[in-house]
Order: sequence, then structure tokens, then C-alpha cells
Amino acid sequence: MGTEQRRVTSEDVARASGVSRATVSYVLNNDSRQSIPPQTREKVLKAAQELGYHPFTPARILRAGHSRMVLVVLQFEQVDPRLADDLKELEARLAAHGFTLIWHVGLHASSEQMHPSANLTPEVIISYVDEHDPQMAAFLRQFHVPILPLNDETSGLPVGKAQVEYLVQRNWRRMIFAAPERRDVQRIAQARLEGVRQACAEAVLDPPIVQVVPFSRPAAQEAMLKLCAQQSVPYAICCYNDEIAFAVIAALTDTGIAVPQDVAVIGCDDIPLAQFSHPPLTTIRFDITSRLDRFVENILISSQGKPAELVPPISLSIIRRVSA
Amino acid sequence: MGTEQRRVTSEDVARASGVSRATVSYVLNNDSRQSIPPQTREKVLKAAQELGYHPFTPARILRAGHSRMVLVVLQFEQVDPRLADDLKELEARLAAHGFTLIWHVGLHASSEQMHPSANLTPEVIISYVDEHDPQMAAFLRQFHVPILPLNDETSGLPVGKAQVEYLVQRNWRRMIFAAPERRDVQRIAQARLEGVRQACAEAVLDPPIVQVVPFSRPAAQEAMLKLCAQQSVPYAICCYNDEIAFAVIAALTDTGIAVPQDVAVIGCDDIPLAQFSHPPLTTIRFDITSRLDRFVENILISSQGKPAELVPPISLSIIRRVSA
DNA sequence: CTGAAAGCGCTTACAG
DNA sequence: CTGAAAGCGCTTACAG
Repeated sequence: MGTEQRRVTSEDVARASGVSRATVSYVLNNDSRQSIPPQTREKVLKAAQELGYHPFTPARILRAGHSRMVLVVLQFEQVDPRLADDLKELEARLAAHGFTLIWHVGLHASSEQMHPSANLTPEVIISYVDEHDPQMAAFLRQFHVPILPLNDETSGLPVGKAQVEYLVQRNWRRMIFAAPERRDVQRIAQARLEGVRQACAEAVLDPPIVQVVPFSRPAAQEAMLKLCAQQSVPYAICCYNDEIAFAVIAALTDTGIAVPQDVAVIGCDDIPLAQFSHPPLTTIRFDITSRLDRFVENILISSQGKPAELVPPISLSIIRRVSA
Repeated sequence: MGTEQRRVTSEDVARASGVSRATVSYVLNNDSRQSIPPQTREKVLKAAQELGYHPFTPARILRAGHSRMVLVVLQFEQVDPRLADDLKELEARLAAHGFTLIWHVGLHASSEQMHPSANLTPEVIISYVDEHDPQMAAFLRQFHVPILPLNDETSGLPVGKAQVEYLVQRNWRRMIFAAPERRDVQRIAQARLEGVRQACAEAVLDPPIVQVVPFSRPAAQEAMLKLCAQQSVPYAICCYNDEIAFAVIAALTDTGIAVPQDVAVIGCDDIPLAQFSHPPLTTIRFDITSRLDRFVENILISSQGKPAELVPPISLSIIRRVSA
């Protein structure tokens, strides 16, 4: 909308079709409590069409008092294709209740500061981010609406456990945890590491060695060299996620260590490229869909200002390929 | 906001601090044309704080007549980390002009239908999608605001050309184009292929063989086998993008063909994982940043309803690694 | 069946 | 310096 041309309003449509604004609204919203004669209806529809009228959303929201918008907040790095299926499903179910899904994709910390509520008016926030990060928490809070975490703590611990349990079952006895450098995922990384720790303890293994793996090929190789110095093969590496697993495998290859003969590597997320790694990556996949029913219920409950119920934990499955 | 509790309004703040709504607004918006005594200012600020007041955005927008929002529309699959840098930069520059960046991430065709303007009120749309797709075009049009394509046609042709020129320079004479199956990128894929064609013609080479590469490891290998049947090494493969390149390299490896000794592979995008492929992937990187100045200008111009100017083409650079 | 009117919450001329 | 009032565009009781 430019500064120049005035907005087309329902007033304009009313005038053009010779009825009142009320009637225009009734027709355009298909109000079932009114019985508008087909003739009038036609006139209104035609005028609206010709004038290119479309209701101005902010006025609608102001009148209604609610936006029927649900905001998904995530970090840029979290947008991976796996998520798409879940969000598609969520979007469809929400739509059935008249809600619409919108996004805030966090680019970096400072940008969160600048968005004064991003001019958005969601009724509920679905958070994929770490709400325990103070900056992020402040960002989420400024919307003054209920916040529903989708990836809660429960997705951390079980991942580490599942990785180790799979590896132990296949007779690997020495566990390494490949940690990321990225600061924004440290919390979830810690949770996964804790899962690895617990599973090691339960299997009566030594505690895992933690190795940070930088996300550049030379630096990753250097890290692996350091690891080799303190630990001889065979051992298994539980990676924070699939991207770290790619870095680990590349570094091992560069170092001349055979995967999975000498060292097993397991990732997490099952990104689309996982099948194309060399060797193909064994990894863990989340199944969020199973939690969606309860989750949608929670959104509806939250939008009415009532407290949401607990959501059952995410279920995991192992995608077995070659690397472990 | 629940059905239960009433929204806290500037009226409430005014009452609590014993001033008028006008004064509340002046204080909270730091209106420089008014000189409010510090005492009054304090009172208002304190009351607002205590009541947890925050202005209701839709009312603000209705009053102002504009939202100062810019909507970025892209497909889920297009959200890759490379984009983050560009959008960060764009966001920062827009913020300097009082504009805020919001997102619509398209999940699938049908979902576009359901979003009746997604309840959003952007002033300008930045489109990363294929506006020539009728469905997408309809979706974009329903916002009734100017649409600025960021990835225009110019990003297609030059990519294919750059790939071939690099390969020719390194003495590869036989070109293959590895095309994606995904329907949503066919248009841009065609443009890149056309670039490959033109560059081949210019270098007086045979026209490229087009090979569609499915995105699953066995299917990709099958495709490569088919290719091998009609073309013996050496040849070079220009991939639609890096993900296809991963699939191609995996398939070649499975087939026992050496990269880059027998076959060269070049991608496009320089995704973060490109460095970790086996062998490390040679690819092409976009530099959108250089176009950003003009682009931001266009956004400002468009928001005033004036026609935008042409944006200079994206510049490309080769990221040379091992695969080509 | 249709229209005049109120009101959602905000900002900003305008009058004092 | 401060307040009463208008108006952004919409929907929906309410009166006819």
C-alpha cells in the first residue's frame, strides 16, 4: 500500500453496491445468521471484486480481539527438512480450528532485540528454541502470550541414551561424545551428553570422553588427532547431530581411520544428506508427529489463557546404515 | 491473551497514573515534539511497567495505516544457512529504516491456499520463490502489495555458465547436467541447464547430456549406471546444487568411479557440509550482499507504492576444493 | 431483511 | 504542558 492511493474499504464496497457496510460484512463473511437475498449478495460480491476489496487484517483483529495466529519460533539453523513434515501436519490441524501458523526465524541474538514483538500478534508461541537462554527468553516473553516448548528437555537425554544403547548392543565398549562449538545449542548438547553418560554408567562402561569438533575440515581433523592421542581404536563416537557426524567422518577419513571397522559413528536427526555420507550415516530420527494431538489441544487451551497440560515425550528410532 | 482477562490498555495506564491517554502515548513513544515533565514521565512509565502494559499492535497499525513489515516468502527447502547471512544483513538495514522482517515459509502448495493472507499485513514482499508458478503467484498476489523477487532469473543462467567455464579451463571437455527431481525448482534448474548449454556452445563442446538424479542412494546409483552406459569417462558433471552433488558423488563411489580422476563434480550453493563431502566438493557461491543496497532502496520505494528499479545481477565465485 | 451506531486500542492534530 | 475528540477499518448487537 503506497502513501498515494487510499485503501479500498468496506465503505467503498457498500457505496458501490448501494447497501450498508453491515450487509457487505455479512455477505463477505457468509454470516449464517443473516439471510441475504441472492440478488443483494451478487451485487456486493461483484462490487468487491471490481474494486479489488480485501479486508484490512489489523482492523479485523482489533475488532475481534484476537488474531488466531500461532507463532513458531526457531533458530535459522534448526530449519531442516525433517521439521517440514511436522509443521505441515501441525499447520493442517491448526487450520481445522481456524488458526494460522506464522514464523519467526531467529537469525542472531542481536536481531531478537530489535524486533519489538516483531509487530506480530500471536495468541500462542511454539518454541523450538532454548527458552533457558536469557536473551531468547526475553524475546519470547515480550509477546506476552503463552509459550509452548516443542523440543523440551525430554529430547536431549533419550537421544544420548539411544545412541549408546544401540552401540553397546553392537559390542562397542568405549564411547566418545562429539560436541558442537555452536553456543546456541550447548544446552541441548549437554542434555545429550548426559544421556550418553547415564547409558554408559548403566552398561558399566567408562564414562565418555568429550571431544569438541569444530565445523571446518582442518580444525575437525586436528581435533580428531588430539582424540587419537589419548584413545586408541576401537571406539564409538556419539555425535551431537548429523552435521557434526559429517565433520567427524571427514576427519577420520583424513586421518586414515576406517569407519566403521575401527571407529563407529552415529549421528542424530537423519538429515536428507545422511544417506549420502561416506560411509552412509547411521543416525537417530525423531517422531514428533505422535505428540501432535496433545500439542494441538494445548495450543487451543493456551489460547484461552488456561494452563497447558504436559506433552508426552518424543519417540525415537534408529536409522541403521553403515557408519555404526 | 485468553478469553478471560481483559487486555491492559493505554486507558488503564492513563487512569493509574492520573493523566490522559494522549500523555501516555507521548511518553511511551518518546514524542520529541512534546516536552513532558520528568515527574509525569516517571509516573507513566512506572504505571505501564506495573500493569505490564504493551501497545496492541493491530490497533497501532490500523491507526498508522501501515505495518512497516516486510515479508520474506520462501520454500522450506530454500532455508539454508547461506541465506542467513544475507537475511541478517537485510534485516539490519531494514531496521535502520524502521522496517521489520517477517517470514512466510511455504510448506506445500495446499497450505498456501489456506493462508488467507496468513493474517499478515506486509507492505512489501520479498520473494525467493518461483513467481511463475501459478499457485505461488496467486498466493503472493493475495497480499495486494508489491513483490520484489530476490532470486531472479539472472541467478540461473550464470551458474551453469560459471560451472562449465571453470571445468573447461581445467580441460574437461564432456559435460553432464545433473538435474533434480523436485518439481518446485524445475524452473531454476532449467535456467542453470540453459547456462550449461550456452557455455558448451561457446566452448565448441557437444551439448550437455541431461541426467535426472533421484534423491535416494539406490535410485541415484541406478541413474548413474544409466549414464555410464551411454558415456564413458572422462566427463564432468555440473550439478543443479550441492545436495544433488552429494547424491552424484555417492552414486559414483558406489559404482567404483573415481572423483575427480575419472569424473569431475561441481555443485552450487556452497552449503556448510560441502567441505565434508568425500572428496571435498568444488562448488559455486552466491554473493547477494553486493546487491543489498539497491535492494533495500527498492523496498523503501515499493512501500510508497512507486515502481522499483532493476537490481544488478548476483555475483558468483568458485569455491575450489577437490571434486573438480 | 437492512442500516445506524457502537466500540475494539491506538495516535495525533487541535484547543486550551 | 495536558486533555477531549476524532478517526483508522472492521464486525455485530440492536432497532426497525
